[in-house]
Amino acid sequence: MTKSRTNSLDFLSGLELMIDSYQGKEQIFGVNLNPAIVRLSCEEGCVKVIEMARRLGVTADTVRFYTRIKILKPGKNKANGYREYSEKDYNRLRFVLSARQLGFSVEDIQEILNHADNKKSPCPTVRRLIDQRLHETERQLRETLKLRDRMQQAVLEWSQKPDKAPTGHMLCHLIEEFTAEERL
Amino acid sequence: MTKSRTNSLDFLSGLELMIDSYQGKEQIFGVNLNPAIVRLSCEEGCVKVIEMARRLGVTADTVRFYTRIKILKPGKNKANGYREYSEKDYNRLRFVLSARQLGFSVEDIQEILNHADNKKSPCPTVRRLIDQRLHETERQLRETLKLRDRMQQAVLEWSQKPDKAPTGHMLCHLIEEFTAEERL
DNA sequence: CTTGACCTGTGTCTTGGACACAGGTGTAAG
DNA sequence: CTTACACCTGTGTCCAAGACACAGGTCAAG
Ligand SMILES: [Zn+2]
Ligand SMILES: [Zn+2]
Ligand SMILES: [Zn+2]
Ligand SMILES: [Zn+2]
Repeated sequence: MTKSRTNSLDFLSGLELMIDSYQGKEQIFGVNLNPAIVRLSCEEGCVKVIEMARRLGVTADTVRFYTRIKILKPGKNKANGYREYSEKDYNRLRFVLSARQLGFSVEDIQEILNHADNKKSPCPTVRRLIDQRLHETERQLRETLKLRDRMQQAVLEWSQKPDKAPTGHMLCHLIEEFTAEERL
Repeated sequence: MTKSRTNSLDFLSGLELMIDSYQGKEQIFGVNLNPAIVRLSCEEGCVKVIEMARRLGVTADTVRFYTRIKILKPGKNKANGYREYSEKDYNRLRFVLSARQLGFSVEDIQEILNHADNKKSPCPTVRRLIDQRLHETERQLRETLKLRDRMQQAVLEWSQKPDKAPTGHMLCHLIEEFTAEERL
């Protein structure tokens, strides 16, 4: 039984360590991945969208999104039109999620995958892109930090001030007086 | 001359100190804001979109955007259909920009303005909203910080690693090995 | 047979504007 | 006067990375 399981789903072996958000594996194997059942609907060891999503801890919409933009190219069961995700799709999606965690944009990832699909090393592209994205992230970080400080300062100052009704040229004295101070 | 200028445009007096991105004021006054010319096209001291934008250091598109979503409600010159921005619109837009600088969303600002327009003090709303936004900004800051650290760590580790061609189950060893390590 | 869970593709929504486009207006120079 | 050019109008679309909705098809269990 274990043998026939790994027969049709051997691409899953060794992945457990890498997927910490994936729980209840045995149950899922028991319910959805019993080899007999899998064989019934699909012989090549492929899975449907929701199972693919669950294995990588994302939503089905995310899997559909990457399918829609053609990063994933699952087969199609001619009988019912259902998508069939293979080991290759699984590896691709896992890669995509890893890259997203490192701040690559989806477009970056498409570029990287283009290289890999042409058997060329994507590494130089990866190094170039992460350098760009790192600079952007640092700028973003500085901006967010400044914004937070401004907000904290405002909350602090406002704690000493009363509420006021709006006047002809002052819509909210809290906001406008704070901004006026800042400009000094 | 100075007198007649302040006659039709007195709402601008005292604003110079607050607009640091506004340059070449005298020229603009000379060219576009000569009282005689202003009187010719519009008697109430109102200005057109591009001038409004320039005074507050934003683009005309920004002014049009806030007009579109009805935060600004300029009049309309019946002769040519041009928008006419008044002192009130100027104050509103200045307020909006100040609030944006403090991290309020446009929707927040609409809510704040609703209070002010009904002569009610927007201050309680302002205090409540900035508290929310501050929490969000802090979360954002933590996330961005974590992302930056991850990216820096990746760049550091990758500097010791060679480029490699993709294999059957490894699209880019840099990204996938880094992510695998992270999970330990 | 029905129910409910799942699947499909497609379209729309999110933010805060930026940009494009088609057509009207105002003014200065040739 | 004409022409060029800068400005104006409203409207529609675009951005990122999915999330959500909808109409309709599929499948297994009770
Ligand atoms: Zn199949
Ligand atoms: Zn690589
Ligand atoms: Zn007017
Ligand atoms: Zn207030």
